[in-house]
Amino acid sequence: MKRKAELKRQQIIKAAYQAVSDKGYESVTLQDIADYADVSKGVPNYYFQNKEDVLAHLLAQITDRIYEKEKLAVERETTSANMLLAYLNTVFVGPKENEKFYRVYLDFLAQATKNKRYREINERFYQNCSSISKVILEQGKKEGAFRTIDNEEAGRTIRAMIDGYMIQWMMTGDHMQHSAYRAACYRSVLSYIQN
Amino acid sequence: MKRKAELKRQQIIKAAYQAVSDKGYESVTLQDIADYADVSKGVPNYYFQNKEDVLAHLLAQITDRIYEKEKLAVERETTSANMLLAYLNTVFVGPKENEKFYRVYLDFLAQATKNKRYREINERFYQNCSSISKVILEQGKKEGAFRTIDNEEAGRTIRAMIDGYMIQWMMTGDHMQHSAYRAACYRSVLSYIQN
Amino acid sequence: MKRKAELKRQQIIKAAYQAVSDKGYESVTLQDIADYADVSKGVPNYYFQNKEDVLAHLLAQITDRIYEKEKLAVERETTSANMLLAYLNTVFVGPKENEKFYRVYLDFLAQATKNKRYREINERFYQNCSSISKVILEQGKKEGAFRTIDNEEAGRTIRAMIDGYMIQWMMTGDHMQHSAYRAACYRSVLSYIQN
Amino acid sequence: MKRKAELKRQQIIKAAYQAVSDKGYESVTLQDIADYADVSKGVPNYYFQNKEDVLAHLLAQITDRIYEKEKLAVERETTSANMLLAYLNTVFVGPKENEKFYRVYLDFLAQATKNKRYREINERFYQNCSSISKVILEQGKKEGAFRTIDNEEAGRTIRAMIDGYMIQWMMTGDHMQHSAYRAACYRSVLSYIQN
DNA sequence: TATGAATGAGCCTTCATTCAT
DNA sequence: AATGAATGAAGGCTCATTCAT
Repeated sequence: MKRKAELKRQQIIKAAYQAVSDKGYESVTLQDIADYADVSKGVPNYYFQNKEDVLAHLLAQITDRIYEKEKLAVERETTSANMLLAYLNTVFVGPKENEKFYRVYLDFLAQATKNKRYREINERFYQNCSSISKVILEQGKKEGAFRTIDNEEAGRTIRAMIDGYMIQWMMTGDHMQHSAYRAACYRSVLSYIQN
Repeated sequence: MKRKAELKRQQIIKAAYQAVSDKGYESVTLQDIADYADVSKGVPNYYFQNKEDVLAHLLAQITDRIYEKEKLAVERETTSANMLLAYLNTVFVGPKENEKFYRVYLDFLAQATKNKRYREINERFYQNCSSISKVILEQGKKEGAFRTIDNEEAGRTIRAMIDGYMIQWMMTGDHMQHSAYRAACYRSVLSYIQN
Repeated sequence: MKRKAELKRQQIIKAAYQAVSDKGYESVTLQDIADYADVSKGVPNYYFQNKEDVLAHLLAQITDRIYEKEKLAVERETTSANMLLAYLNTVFVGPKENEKFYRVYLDFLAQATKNKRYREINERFYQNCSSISKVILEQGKKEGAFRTIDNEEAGRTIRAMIDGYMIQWMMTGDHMQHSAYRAACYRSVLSYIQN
Repeated sequence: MKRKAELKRQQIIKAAYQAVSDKGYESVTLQDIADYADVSKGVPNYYFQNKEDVLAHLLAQITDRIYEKEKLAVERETTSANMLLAYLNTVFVGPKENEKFYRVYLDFLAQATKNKRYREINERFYQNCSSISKVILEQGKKEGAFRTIDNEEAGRTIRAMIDGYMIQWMMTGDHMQHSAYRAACYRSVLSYIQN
């Protein structure tokens, strides 16, 4: 049955997520992934072409899931202020989740400089993030809360602030400072887009 | 003689820079580094404790050098506007240099999430970047060109924008767009710090 | 029902023949064989003890079939000259078939040096070939066309010439030269057995 | 020093010869070869590009050495009869050596059907064997001992007889019959080339 | 000071075989 | 009777590190 195979693939990707987060993109072995998934060594190779294939699916999945969550969170709000808050609260969801994701995401960004497939997956993520920003910005302009601004460029700037702040937070290695970085990022975005 | 040894270490670090930029942090081998340095295989191990030691010295050196250049460029200017321009022009020095540096730097950031030594080296880099931002911001406030703003936080925000924009540029894989990203980053920083 | 099982075994052996010819004795996998037979992966293991068992049956079958054909061809003729011609024309049946067979047969000969079962199967093939030669030689002697000669030894010599020439033809890798090698082999055999 | 490296390569090739003879071309592992050479696992890969490279050098070496020996043996004789005897005595040097060589050689012939590099090495061997036959045949014709015959074709026929007989002897698996097969091969060649 | 031969751990991958369904 | 998921052993290869020279 197809369904069962899909479940297995999910199980392996989930295990790979944890494994890469713990050990790093290049350090992680297929044995690690198999161990985390509680399956035997050959299984990841049975469900995926090779190691890179596992990891590419992992990248695609986590970026997609993050986008879905962010989109949902923003759609629930009506005012631009709440939308932005919801967006950043979803991005900065919590120290544990953020650490896990950004450990993996940073690894992928580093790899992406030499790997076209990863760049393409990331490109889609960027597009999705941009579409979220656009919704917020349009609403803000409609309300007169935000200054006139190019959606494209503002989307990039917001993305830059988020990634930049998140990296800086990661480099502190301190979970306690998570909320402070979230707040600072929020203030900075607001300063940037407000009139 | 100490001097000669130091020269050799420099030679190896320089070779490592090129090697890591070409092959990536995890893919690079000591053999690669030795080849780029035109020395025999045992030399890197002779002058450094091990592979990681070579790479840590590399990270420390390139971040230091970048800071020196940026500092110098900003010090040459007198107005906040020119200072900021000089800063960003030095950061976005050119597609070739930026690609080389950010390939390596991204690799290090990815590693740093699991390597304290790298985090510490990066922390010093952050401090240095912050000190540059501070000089510019103070001057801008003195001129009344910038709004009242927390230096610490603004420094982080500027750093975030720089890294964030640079990563996005890297992901395009397109050297031609370098100046467009530099300009966008400049506009964004300005929007953020101006009143 | 027994009959159905036998058909399935035939199907698998036939597929194995093509598979081994294409991929080589050691490179071929049970998955390959299953694919060529258009059955699922477990089937070869279901109808045969293991991989070697499949291949041993394959060797037995192809050598038997070749013998049958050669025997039939020779029996159709009445003069020793025609018999020999018929024999060699059947052996050198054509570049495509010969390549397919000798690829597999050479693999088996190579294996046979370490595998008794294969040696035994080949021994039977040798006996059969010898019996064909014997028929031709006896007829030739009766006609006074061939010199007095030990059937046993002449049979071996003819077999040696056939295999030897076929190997040399295989090593040319050139289908076009097939008929030249057949002619040369024929001339050589004739020179050897004629007075 | 270059000399030492060459000795090491010889040591590995020699070990590979024994290993392939014992285990077979495809079954043999680099670990086997390392073990036979009494070196560590990585050494064969240090001195050769990969496994195939080791084996190709092995094939080239053993065929070259055999040719040298045969050539030398034939050159020592003056009459065509003695030359032929010397040739075949050198070819059928003894059961132990012949078994070792033909186990490996048969493996290579089997591989050669799919491997161009092996075919080329074997082609050179064929050329060399042909040149030996030519010397003998010319001498025989000069003496009037052999019939008029095409050197090229006769060379192929002799090679075919040698390989064919040797294979048949190998298939007996019986060292005792070695001299009988040698004698039979000699008689057959003689019958073929004599008037 | 420098070399590069040698080591051996560890990785990815393949694949025969088993077995629950 | 047949499937194909799962296992795990084994192989080729890479490479950091060591060490005799």
